[in-house]
Amino acid sequence: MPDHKAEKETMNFLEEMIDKEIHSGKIKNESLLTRFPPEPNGYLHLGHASSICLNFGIAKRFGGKTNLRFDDTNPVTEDTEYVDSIKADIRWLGFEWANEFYASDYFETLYEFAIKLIHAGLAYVDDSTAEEIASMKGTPTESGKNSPFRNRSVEENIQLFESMRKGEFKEGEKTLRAKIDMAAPNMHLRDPLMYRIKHAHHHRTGDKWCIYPMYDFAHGQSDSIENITHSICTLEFEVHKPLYNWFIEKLNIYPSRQFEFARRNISYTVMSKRKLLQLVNEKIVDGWDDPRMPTISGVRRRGYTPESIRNFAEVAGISRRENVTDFNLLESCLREHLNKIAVRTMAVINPLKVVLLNYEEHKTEILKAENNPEATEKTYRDIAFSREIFIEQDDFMEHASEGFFRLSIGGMVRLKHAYIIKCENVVKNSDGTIKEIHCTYFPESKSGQDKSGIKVKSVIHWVNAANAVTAEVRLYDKLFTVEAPDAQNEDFKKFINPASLQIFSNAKIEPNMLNYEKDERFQFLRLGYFVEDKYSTSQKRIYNRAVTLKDDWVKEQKKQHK
RNA sequence: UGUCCGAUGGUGUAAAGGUAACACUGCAGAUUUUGGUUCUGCCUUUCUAGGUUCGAAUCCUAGUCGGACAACCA
Repeated sequence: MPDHKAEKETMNFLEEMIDKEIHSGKIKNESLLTRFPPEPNGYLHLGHASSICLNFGIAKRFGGKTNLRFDDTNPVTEDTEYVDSIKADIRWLGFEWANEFYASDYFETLYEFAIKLIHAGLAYVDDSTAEEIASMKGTPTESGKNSPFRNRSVEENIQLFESMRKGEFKEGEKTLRAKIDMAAPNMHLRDPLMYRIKHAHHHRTGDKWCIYPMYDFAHGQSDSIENITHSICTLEFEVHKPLYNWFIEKLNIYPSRQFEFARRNISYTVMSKRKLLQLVNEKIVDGWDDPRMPTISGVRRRGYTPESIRNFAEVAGISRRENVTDFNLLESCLREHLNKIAVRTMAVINPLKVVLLNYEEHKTEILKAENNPEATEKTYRDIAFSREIFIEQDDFMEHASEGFFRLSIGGMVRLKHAYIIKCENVVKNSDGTIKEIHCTYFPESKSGQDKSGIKVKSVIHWVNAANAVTAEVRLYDKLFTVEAPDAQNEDFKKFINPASLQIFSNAKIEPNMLNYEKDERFQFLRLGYFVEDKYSTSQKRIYNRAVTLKDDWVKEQKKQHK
């Protein structure tokens, strides 16, 4: 299917720059190569989705390619579980990489690069402890001090570095550092660490290595090895750029170039792997794919579509300024897509039994219901109608308040696809709660052939009692109660919304819904868009609400309560 | 009191020295057998001060405010 959004007319600042480079002949379309470089230590989130859309989008737009490269240089935190989830998420978003690489593929080359720098007198083995190195580093406003080991001979450095590789030292005992300038105003140039000792098992290289390169000594060189033309990363790496370029220059290897953009933040959520991991580990949510999580697997389980997320990335755009994008924009993108594709069905979350006093007992008639009024080709389904039905508790008030258009004693509403009914009286339990309501229906008001002449203010959804299927429905709200949980001075977990999940286990749904595939998107009429949860079974159906419908009545009520 | 980066409606982004616009949000209305969709209208914008120019959101200078950088993380 053609992606209409691909033909957008404006370019973001990176696309504009690349467009110029192509027009000036600086680079060729087919050599344009970007990369998406996740570290396999967590699940991808919506910020990564933006980056994925950016990197793959640029390559696609200009006829280039994109590599997937796992930045797996820290064996302590990384795992294949994450590798698998990351690949699944990228594919689900609709992208396919040209090559799948790992920074660990380059460990041998990187080691040779290090030897080369030692020979050039540009790297040395340091015996200082982590604390000593930190204290000699100085501060942003004070220059650092040279390490006492800075002037070891090339031979000694080579021999020591080889011993490091052989595992002759304990963790933390020695490091390899670049010899640059301890007085550099940019802290990253003050003899940055290139290698550290870690006697740890790596998810790919196993126990082959006990020294691992640092990000700065792995990332740029990996880009260079792959001939990446544009290495796009987030703003916090900007200060690393001089170092990125320094290694490439001193090693005299392919000059990949780094460009930065501002990470995507979204209101009412957090977008840091560390914090998301905390929510998972402390069981505040049901794993990385909890439908309230801003992870790709979370929004997928919630019912988001890849199209809606790609569109969100497109509409939100990119820039170099700090931002907090309105959560509404995300939901708006979802609604826009789901409105087009979702199958309309009727489901009642909080059932209230209605008995139609003047409807013949044991009679069932079959009504026709449109599956999607937005579809160009209309399709219909059959639904049963009889004397006893369920309506939503919220659609009934004994005495209507101002602005309440739904059912109340003596009032009338239309049942969608069916008849107009009038509420005659309420039957209560001994404790005063409502047991059921008694109504009458108007036989001549049948949907599509209404001759009753009655005008009602409202149409409500319902489910036929006799063949209704009981299901569980899960409604979600924002995970946090404040716009920027990150930006508060207190622990972000203090702002968790205690009502972010509501479970309704006695919902009634149309039996028709059992005929659809598991990833079908539904619109429960007037309630929102839903998808089956991963735990849903044929014995127990579970539906997640992806997003509500826009609801002016809810808005009105909120205003009245203020 | 170092280096670097940034500043356009409530939010996110456009406008390549020539009428500040688009989307989301909000508000008002029309249509509607979903209080949905659709449609119409409205609210609201270039951080400050100088300078260059016929003309500045855009270029220059200074200031203000915000962010990043002192992990053997990426």
